Amino acid sequence: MARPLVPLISIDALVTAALELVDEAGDFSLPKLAKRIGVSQSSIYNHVSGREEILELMRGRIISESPYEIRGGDWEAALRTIVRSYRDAFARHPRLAPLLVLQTVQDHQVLALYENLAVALESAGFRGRDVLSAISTIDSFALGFALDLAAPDVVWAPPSEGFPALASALSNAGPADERGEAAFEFGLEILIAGLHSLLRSTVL
Amino acid sequence: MARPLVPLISIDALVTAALELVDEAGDFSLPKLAKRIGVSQSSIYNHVSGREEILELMRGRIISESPYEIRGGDWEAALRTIVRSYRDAFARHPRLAPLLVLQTVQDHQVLALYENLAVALESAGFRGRDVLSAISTIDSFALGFALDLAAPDVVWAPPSEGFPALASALSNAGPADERGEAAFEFGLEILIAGLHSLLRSTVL
DNA sequence: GACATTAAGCGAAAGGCTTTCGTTTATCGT
DNA sequence: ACGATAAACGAAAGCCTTTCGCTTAATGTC
Repeated sequence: MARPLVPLISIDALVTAALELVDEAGDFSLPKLAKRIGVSQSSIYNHVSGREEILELMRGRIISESPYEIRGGDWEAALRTIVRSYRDAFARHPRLAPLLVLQTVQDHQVLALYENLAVALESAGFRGRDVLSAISTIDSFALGFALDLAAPDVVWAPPSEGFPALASALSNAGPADERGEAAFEFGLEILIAGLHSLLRSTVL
Repeated sequence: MARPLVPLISIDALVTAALELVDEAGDFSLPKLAKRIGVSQSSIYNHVSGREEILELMRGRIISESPYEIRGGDWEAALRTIVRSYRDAFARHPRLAPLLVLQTVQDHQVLALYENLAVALESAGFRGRDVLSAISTIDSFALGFALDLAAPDVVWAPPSEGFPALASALSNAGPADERGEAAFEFGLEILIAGLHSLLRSTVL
């Protein structure tokens, strides 16, 4: 086929289809992506540089789909808002998270998110390299919880004997999504409380 | 070739070679693994079920290489010990972490680690579903920092303009490994302080 | 001791994947 | 008018994982 009158492929449609594949199957490949939008594999390379760029585009897409607004409020509220927004983005597409950990962040929206984090932490009173340490810590939390969303319902499946404390903890858990939600809120509280505590001990 | 007098392949050597490949190249494949131990690809399937099992074996190996001991001490010390040990395991093989996030944990050693975590948290005073929430939080934290070790030296590369707070934070950072170490210790303090704080507020 | 079964190597090949290349033809700019 | 660019295609190269059938040494059974 020659060049069509209107392009058959748009980057938007490409990303949408790729995201659908990831949501359904936990992964995507160019042959499957091409089949879904009714196009040949090789045509895709006329629009993006390759698989990696598609992944990065998906990162940008889901972050954009989860907008947040920081108005006024104190640093604590800002921090909660940012972390929740980040987590919500991955909650909508849980299986995307594992595919993104191998790649460097380049997306502008995500950088802006970290900028907002840095501002909030400075206004909280953190200085010097503590700002970056705090960002790294928050990042680890957020990424870890995003990955948790992609985990199977039963994350740890201990044999029936030999792990009593773990088994007991698991027996107290409700359904998987509820457990994940409770754990995230719990973790966020710990994070905030820990930051407060560190601020107190360094300021004094 | 027929069956040799002594097996050419041992699982130990297999895992060692695979780990070397991951350390060197950030990934491994069966052809490369076979070449390294001087054997054909297909022979490997006489010893393991496939790629996934090799990954799981590597997980077990690095955890075993980073033994820890919990004697006496309070829950706080136990928690520090466990998390440090986990992180040290991945610090020795940073590039393995991203390869493991897609897989469920089955390794016995790792399950034992979580069991110890559950015991420590119960002795701290956490009850019911809070135990699992705390485990998830600690898990997110540890996994996030393990992944951080595999990240490129410059994790965030903001353009020279538009992200002043982030740029300033980055300018205060020393060399990459030092930054990672500082951030981990910082995060561990936050985690511990946050847990203390939550204990206080629920017990009162 | 003879003999069937298992273990552990091999090569070949199937079927996936990403990416590159050459070809075709419509559109756009000069 | 016409050359350059854009956007499709098919074919193929070169990875990858896994399966299959073939060979032969070791092991266990009658």
